[in-house]
Amino acid sequence: MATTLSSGAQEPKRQRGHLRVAAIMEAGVAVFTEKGYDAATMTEIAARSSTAIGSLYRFFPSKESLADALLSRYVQHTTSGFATLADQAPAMTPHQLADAFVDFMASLHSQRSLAVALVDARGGSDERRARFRETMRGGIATILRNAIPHLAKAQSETMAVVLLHVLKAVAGAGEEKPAARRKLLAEIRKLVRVYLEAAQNDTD
Amino acid sequence: MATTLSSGAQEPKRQRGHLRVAAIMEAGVAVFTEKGYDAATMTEIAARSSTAIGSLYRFFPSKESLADALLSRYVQHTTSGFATLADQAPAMTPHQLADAFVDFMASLHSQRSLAVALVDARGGSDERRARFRETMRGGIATILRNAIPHLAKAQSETMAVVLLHVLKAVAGAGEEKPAARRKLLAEIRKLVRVYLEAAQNDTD
Amino acid sequence: MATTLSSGAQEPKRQRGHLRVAAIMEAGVAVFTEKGYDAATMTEIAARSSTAIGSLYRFFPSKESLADALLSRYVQHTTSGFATLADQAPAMTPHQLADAFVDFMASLHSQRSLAVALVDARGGSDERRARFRETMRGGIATILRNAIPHLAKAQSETMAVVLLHVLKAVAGAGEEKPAARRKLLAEIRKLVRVYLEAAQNDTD
Amino acid sequence: MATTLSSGAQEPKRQRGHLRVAAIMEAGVAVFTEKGYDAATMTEIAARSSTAIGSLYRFFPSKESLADALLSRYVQHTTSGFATLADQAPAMTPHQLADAFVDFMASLHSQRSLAVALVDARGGSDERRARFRETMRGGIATILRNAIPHLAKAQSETMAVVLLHVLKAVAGAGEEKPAARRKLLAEIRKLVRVYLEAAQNDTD
DNA sequence: AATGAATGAGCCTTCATTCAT
DNA sequence: GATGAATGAAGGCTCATTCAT
Repeated sequence: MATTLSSGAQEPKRQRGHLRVAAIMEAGVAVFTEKGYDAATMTEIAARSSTAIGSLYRFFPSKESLADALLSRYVQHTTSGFATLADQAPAMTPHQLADAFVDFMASLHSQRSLAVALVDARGGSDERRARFRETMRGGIATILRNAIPHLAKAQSETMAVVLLHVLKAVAGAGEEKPAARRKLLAEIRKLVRVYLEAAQNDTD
Repeated sequence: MATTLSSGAQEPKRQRGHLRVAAIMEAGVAVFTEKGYDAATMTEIAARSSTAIGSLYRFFPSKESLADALLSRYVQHTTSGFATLADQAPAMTPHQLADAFVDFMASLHSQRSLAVALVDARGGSDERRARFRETMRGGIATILRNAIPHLAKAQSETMAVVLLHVLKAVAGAGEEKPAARRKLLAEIRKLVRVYLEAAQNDTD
Repeated sequence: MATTLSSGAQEPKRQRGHLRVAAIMEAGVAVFTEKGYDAATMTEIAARSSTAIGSLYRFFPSKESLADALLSRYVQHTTSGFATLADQAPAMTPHQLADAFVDFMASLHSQRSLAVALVDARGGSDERRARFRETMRGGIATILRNAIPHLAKAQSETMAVVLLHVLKAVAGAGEEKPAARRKLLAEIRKLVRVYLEAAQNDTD
Repeated sequence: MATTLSSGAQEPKRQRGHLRVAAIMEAGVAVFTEKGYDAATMTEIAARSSTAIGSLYRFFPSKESLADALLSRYVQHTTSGFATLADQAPAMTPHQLADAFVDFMASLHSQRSLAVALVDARGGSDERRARFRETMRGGIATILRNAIPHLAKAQSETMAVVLLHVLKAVAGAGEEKPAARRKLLAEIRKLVRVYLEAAQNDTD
């Protein structure tokens, strides 16, 4: 299993280093999520992970490389989740699939907010943003075709774009108070459900 | 109430002041949209509006105050649009309402990107963000209740949250190529439609 | 007469600004000369010219741009000095020319040390270094051909390279104690003299 | 003086230590020459010699100490070369001596660039620079007195300063293209020759 | 009132050097 | 003794904001 460190970073070679890297990444998640990419400062990330600024830069040679690593980790989580969903999709009704989608996004939890901070906001390179989106869309489109066999490829891709957007709302739900949150999730479930059912009916 | 005498002397100045402010706001829209709140610089906004930096600060005493002004203007646009929709809603079918929603969001066009830059991204004060969202949600909830008479207030508010999120996708569609854009808009229309129809059926 | 500010710098537009620029340049000369390009810090240059660091960067948007401006000024001094020498050269004996060369270099005084710090040392872009040398060599070669009519162009250029190097020693003499300095200058005069006389005899 | 017993156990380690030191010094020469003293980093020198940074600091407790060691080695090379020249000088004509000087400097070749990086550029302590120069000047002065018997001590020292400077041009010639390089070296030979001949005539 | 020069906190990043393993 | 992680001062540079002219 490759490390999450990417481009140019020094891989830690000792136990201590791995712990440090983990602490930095967690602090990075927190700060980027709270402040957004631009407003986050490396100094604060270092402080929150009790790391000297120089040590932070040993493992992540730039602010962007830290963001990259964080995003990569998120992409891996998501990709493998999508792969699982794709396997189960053929046996699912649209209703079940809708729930599965929402449950999965809800499980990503705080990480979604991070992705928003790093991808949707300015500051990240356009290329990375584009690649990230393509990955997400592709994963969803595949799931859709597995669940709704007669769905045309083009149509599945358009739907994926829409669905991906809708599912982002699940992350947003995290900011609401528990009661409102629950209601909101139920409503999103419903939205996805009627959408998927309509799609299935169209293809029949 | 001022006499024509004194107002005559002041008019040119006021006139110029208004032009200045307008120029600054336009430049602000452009720069915030292109770069995002954090990366935008007051110096560039001043330059693009051919305004001395000192003059810019005379009218808008801080970067945040400029962003506030821009956001307020956007809120007013939207609010009045929502008011119109609310008037027409009672006579609309869910299908028509869905189209009306999407058309309206599409008409906001570039302004949406600005709102994203100023609200969704970090950098703006939390307070402002909250107020902004409340306004948007309230407007949509009212429209929904006008169109679907038996809708409970609580339910209309939950739906508004969901719907607002979905409609944001319309702004995102602006980044796609024309062909994909058209398909995407059609798909969003469909999503909103089935959602609204389901809501109406629930209340019957 | 164009300002000495180059690439990207904001030209001062007020009296105050010009004074500031002059103060910065003087401080730049001092610090670069004392420490060399790399070891010189913009902070120190700012402090020595009683300038806020931000103001320094207003006029010289990078460390390199300041070095460029300083070097340009030196090149202009030198170029015009060479032009004068070139005019007088036809009427001079090699002996007189040798003295004129040394006197001229001695008059450049401290500025020579600056050029060494900015050109001969690492840190400056290679391109700038190359252009600078070409200018100096060309000037000397022209003077030589004016003073020694029958000198072939190629030969004058080779001699210019050698002569330029020798004349740099005049700058180095500045570091010696006055007594040693005087002897050294006399010796360099002699060296240049015998070299130029030999060159003239060769062409006869 | 150690017994062969104990020294036998240590030998392999010493051997390895020597190799290490040699590797570090070679890397140091390369990096200092390429980048100059300031821009060279201990980390790169460690990497190029396949040495852990901690080990590098075991042998050379500071960047300056490494530079010192390198410079000392160069001084030794030069000193012994000068000693040889001093032995041969009594039997040489000024013409031959000029060639011998130039040939010797040319033989130092790349090492000269290192010396420039470490001595002429700022960054080295003034003390070291002064000592280095004194050594070089003393060596040349001795050679001159051996070759030109009646030369006064003071005069020989002044000439040594001049000559040392001129001979540095030989190192600079290394940067020219081969053809230009050859011409340049020939020209420097001529310069040194006429200078030495003039000196001899003066003393007669 | 308009202009633009001045200010300085703070950002990202580098690197010589030390120290725990 | 070797290794490489840790440290933190310092550097170049930006930009929101203020103030003198």
